[in-house]
Amino acid sequence: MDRTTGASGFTGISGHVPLSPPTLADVAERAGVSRQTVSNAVNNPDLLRAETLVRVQRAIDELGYLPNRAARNLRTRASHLVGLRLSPVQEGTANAAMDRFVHSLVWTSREAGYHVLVFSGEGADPLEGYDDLVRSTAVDAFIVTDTYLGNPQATWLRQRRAPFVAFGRPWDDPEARHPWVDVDGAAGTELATRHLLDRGHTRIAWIGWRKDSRIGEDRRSGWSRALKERGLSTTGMASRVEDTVWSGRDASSHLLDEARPTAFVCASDTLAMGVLRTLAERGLHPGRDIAVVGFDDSQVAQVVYPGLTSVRQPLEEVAVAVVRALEDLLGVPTKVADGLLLTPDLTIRASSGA
Amino acid sequence: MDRTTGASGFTGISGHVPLSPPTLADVAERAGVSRQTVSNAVNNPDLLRAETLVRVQRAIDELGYLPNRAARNLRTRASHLVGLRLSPVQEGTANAAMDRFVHSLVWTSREAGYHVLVFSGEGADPLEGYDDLVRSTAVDAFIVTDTYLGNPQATWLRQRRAPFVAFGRPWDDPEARHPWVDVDGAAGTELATRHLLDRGHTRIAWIGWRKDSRIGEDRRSGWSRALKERGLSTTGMASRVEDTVWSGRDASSHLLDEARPTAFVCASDTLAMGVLRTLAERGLHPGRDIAVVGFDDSQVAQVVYPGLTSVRQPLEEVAVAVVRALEDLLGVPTKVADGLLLTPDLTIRASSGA
DNA sequence: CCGACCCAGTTGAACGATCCAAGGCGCCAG
DNA sequence: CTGGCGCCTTGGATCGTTCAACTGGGTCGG
Repeated sequence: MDRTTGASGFTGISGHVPLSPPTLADVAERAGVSRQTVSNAVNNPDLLRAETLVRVQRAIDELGYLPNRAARNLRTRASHLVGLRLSPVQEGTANAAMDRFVHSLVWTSREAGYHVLVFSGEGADPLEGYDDLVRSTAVDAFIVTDTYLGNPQATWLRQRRAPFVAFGRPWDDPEARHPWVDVDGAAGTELATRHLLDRGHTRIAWIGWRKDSRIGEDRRSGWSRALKERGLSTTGMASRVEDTVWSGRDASSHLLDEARPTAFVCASDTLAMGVLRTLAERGLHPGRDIAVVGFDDSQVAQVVYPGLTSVRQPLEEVAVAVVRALEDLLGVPTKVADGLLLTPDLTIRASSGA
Repeated sequence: MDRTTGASGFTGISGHVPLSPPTLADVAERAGVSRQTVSNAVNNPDLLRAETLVRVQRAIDELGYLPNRAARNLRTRASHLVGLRLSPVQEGTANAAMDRFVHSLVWTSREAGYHVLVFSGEGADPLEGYDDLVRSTAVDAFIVTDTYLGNPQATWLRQRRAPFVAFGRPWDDPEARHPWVDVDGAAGTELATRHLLDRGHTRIAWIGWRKDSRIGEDRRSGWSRALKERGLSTTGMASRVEDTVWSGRDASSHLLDEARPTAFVCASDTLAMGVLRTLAERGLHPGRDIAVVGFDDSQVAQVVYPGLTSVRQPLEEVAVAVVRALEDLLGVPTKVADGLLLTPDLTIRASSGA
């Protein structure tokens, strides 16, 4: 043990900083015990006599010791890292969910002892990026966010035996056995529609996504359920378009002319912004003349005039549930539920009536 | 070499997936060479005869071998990970720069062989989070984004000898020796102001941040420089407030009453949204009656009616420069410039005149 | 009195890649 | 024949941690 560095303290207290951080052996030497005992002090404190534990702990504090990740990872065959693929930035949309989710996830993961490694799959192949990480054992598991539309990620990851938790239901595969967490979009739009019904609206239109979007159809079902519940018809009141401001503008413009709704429920804030644009062009005032509700409670909804009522996903709760599923997957098999569906709420602003 | 796993192929081609990925030794055996040769094939290909290289390469491909990160990290004392602290999500603002920057950074880093580890410093102490990562040698370097207002991160990291690159100038410390990349905010607002001057405006107001914000004052200087260049006065034309929509609303309302500007340049899109609110409340039309320019080209600017002209930071270029500085810092000391200042451009939309 | 068992530690061997030194072997030039 | 060079092998050490096996003493039941 003739390491020439590290024994002189690693914290900022002493005058100089040594080249390399202290190791288990340094701590052991200082505490007068063996390496293994120090290791136990860190990982299985109850194996030590109280007195010894104190002595080791003091040595740890004095040296500012923290286990070297690489060494620990090598031995335990785990990195305590979870991979999260960032979906491409959509310019010109109001998408804000990802941002909030990432923050919540990072925060929650840290509590559980995990760090988040982000990577991107911008290129053509959505699987690009996963491969390297799996094969080089860089992450312990993945968080997968886009499970809709027959997304191949889930299948691919299962084949590779790569553990993962999904934010999003396995729409296409009821046999799926992986853990997932999702938000009940239908409940959200139902909430929104009821809110408008309670305010006296009876002609409430829907602007959503293309029919092959499972999420879009789910959200749409909440709107139609709420209307039918009150014996109101939905025919001619729905439009399904791309998720852009201009699509929302055109769709709302058509609906206003044809179906004469007094309120709009939209599958996204982006589409709702399109509705607001139509209203502005026609000199109509959102909230007073026509009510509008969006989905996701994005920054746009928060700052736009006069404030956009929007369905807000409980992303903090999602993150907590995802991390819990992760711990279950990687640690002891407590085996909680396979899937968990959370309920969103509604942030009410002036666009649905002041 | 009696590993019972790994020799049967790791890719999804064969029927079953072995429990552990192939190692150097597996590849060596299959290619009929020694471990050392495989290692050389991966790290110093030019040491091998072309023919041998091909053989080893084929074995690598067939087994789907990738070096185990933990083992490599342990030996080379590097993780090929860079840490990025996410700044807290600001609800109710239009902040979008971080999001775009993260994406660009992740993308660029990957090209350079680095992955991005995100962590959060939500708590009271902005240094929280850094400490663990430094001491457990989890990351090779940091990307620091908030270097303004006497932020302690830079100083702290330097003391710990933790390599880092800053996105943002070391405003308070001209002696700083760390590499940094920044965007010339003043050039941006000058561009915006000139754009308005060219459109015939002469009474152009400024809404910015508190005086102790170095970034805010920098952006302000671009506005005043452009005005003075044309012999126009700035007195009574500026307001300095918090970065919220409501502050922007109040400030613009006051300025409209007192100074009668025909255009506004703002330090952020959030403030610009406040101006749009004032205009809406007064029945004024942005772009036709009063021109407005924001800063950051956020999603809000892109989707709001009738479209918000905004200064756009070249975050992709920033990311490229940051990663280059990183490589310089961690690899061979090519030693490019210490600091680099990039110029933003202006995304013109209807709010500054259709 | 003997074997089983617990306690509180210690010791040696992995984990998988990298790095280094020494050496083998075939081949060509001097 | 010798020396040198190109290309590869061999053996070993190393990074810092954790795991499995073991030690030496004490206690307990039969």
